[in-house]
Amino acid sequence: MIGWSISRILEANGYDVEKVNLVNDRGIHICKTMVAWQRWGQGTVPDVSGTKGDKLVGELYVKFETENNEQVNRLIEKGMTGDEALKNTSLIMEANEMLRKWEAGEPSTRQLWAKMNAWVYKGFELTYERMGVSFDKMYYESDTYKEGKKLVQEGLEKGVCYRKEDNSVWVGLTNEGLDEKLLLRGDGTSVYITQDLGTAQLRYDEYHPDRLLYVVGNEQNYHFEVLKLILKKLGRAWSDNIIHINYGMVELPHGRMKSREGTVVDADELMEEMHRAAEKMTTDLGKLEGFREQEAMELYEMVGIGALKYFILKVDPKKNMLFNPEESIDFNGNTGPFIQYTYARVQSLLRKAKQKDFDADLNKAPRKEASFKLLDKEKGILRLLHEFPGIVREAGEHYSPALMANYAYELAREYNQFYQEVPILREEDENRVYFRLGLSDFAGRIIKTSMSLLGISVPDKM
RNA sequence: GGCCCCGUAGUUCAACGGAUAGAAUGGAGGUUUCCUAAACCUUAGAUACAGGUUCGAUUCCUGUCGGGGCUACCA
Repeated sequence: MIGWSISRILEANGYDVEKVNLVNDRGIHICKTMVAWQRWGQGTVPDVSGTKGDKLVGELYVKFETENNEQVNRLIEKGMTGDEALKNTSLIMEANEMLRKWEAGEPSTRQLWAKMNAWVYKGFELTYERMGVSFDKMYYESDTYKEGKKLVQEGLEKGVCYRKEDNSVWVGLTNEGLDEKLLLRGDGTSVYITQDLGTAQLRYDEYHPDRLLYVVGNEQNYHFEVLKLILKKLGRAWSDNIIHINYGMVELPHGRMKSREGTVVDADELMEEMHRAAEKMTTDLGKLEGFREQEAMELYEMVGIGALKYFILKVDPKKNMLFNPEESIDFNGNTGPFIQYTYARVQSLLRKAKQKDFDADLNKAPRKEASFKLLDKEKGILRLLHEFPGIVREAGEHYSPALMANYAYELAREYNQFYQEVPILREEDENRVYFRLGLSDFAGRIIKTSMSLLGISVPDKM
């Protein structure tokens, strides 16, 4: 959602943005789920068990980690040190074996891998679609890791990398104040950074972009620092154009989210909950008059997802954020629905104006010579409208949806105050009525545009 | 141990080195025969601590305390 919004904002600033999704579809973590499926999941497939494919595989991952932890503990009891135990459980060895087979292209391993990945992608697709997020291109690291290995080879030839006795390959970064970093395991298989090096090279080759943006959590700050350094050492000047847009950890009231432990808030469940909360709110407030069932469903979705996105985007993403699924997402105050509501109010006002025979096309409204003093509230709105282009620019410079979100909120709040205090259609002076209608229309458009830069839709009625 | 990020009302967040530190939520009180009360108005409530730089510090520097992350032949 953050990446999507940033892409919208950059487009609004005139950039060509290619949205790519880097899918890490290979590696030890994938092998762990495959081992888990073979051991405990035989026969379960997404369609039959009724769970989405990505969720099913996620559960297998958790299963692997819990079982593996038990094995680790047993080994420690038998007198092994923690480090040894981590490497010597039968599960880990099995996963490692699986990874070797995968890299060797062993057919049955590849087959299982392809099958399980297809489940995951199907699940992801549904989730992205509901979030309103799409990509121009997908990079699969199962394709790009080979490019990474080539880069490592190049590094060895250039003397940037070195091989240790156990055949593993490393790059030394101590001169830059960092440690040495493993690039290839002793058995020749690649690790996360290896495939990321390859992906970066492929991205560059394909687009030759001015900037390569990565929207990735801040726990990977070190990873990207290393990535840039290695590319630089390999003589890739464009390494300087890699920008890691990091965002903070999401913490739950009882601790951090961890996919290994299954303590994550599932995006699908969350969206569903938001939808239901929006439905309840709408019903409780008795706002359903004149809605067909289909329209009502669309409204719940728009408001629910809007609340969720706004909640995430309104804060500076660099900070860690606390997320309490029960309480965090409100529909009142500084929220998405508040802004959506303001927009709906404006639209309602414009509909009423039309009914009262004010010209719907405000550009064609009768223009008389008129001069009148503006009220403070009117000036306030004008001032904010005037700031809009600058905010878009600033949000682009800082890659900050939060600036956009806060602006939209401020404008909505200012408008609501105006709406509450100042008569519009009840005003007697027709010139003033037209001015206020025009001001409302303009404010509505800017609110809609601002929200669209966050990837949030606004309803005509709510 | 080393490196990085963070610490602002009870809570969740704002504030390119600049005016009286803004909101929201929660608390207290109020507004609807009238354009949508998912709104509006009033009210109490905060810069972790100690130094330094500056005409001026929530912001920059140093230290202390507190929270988080990274430092894996995990991703």
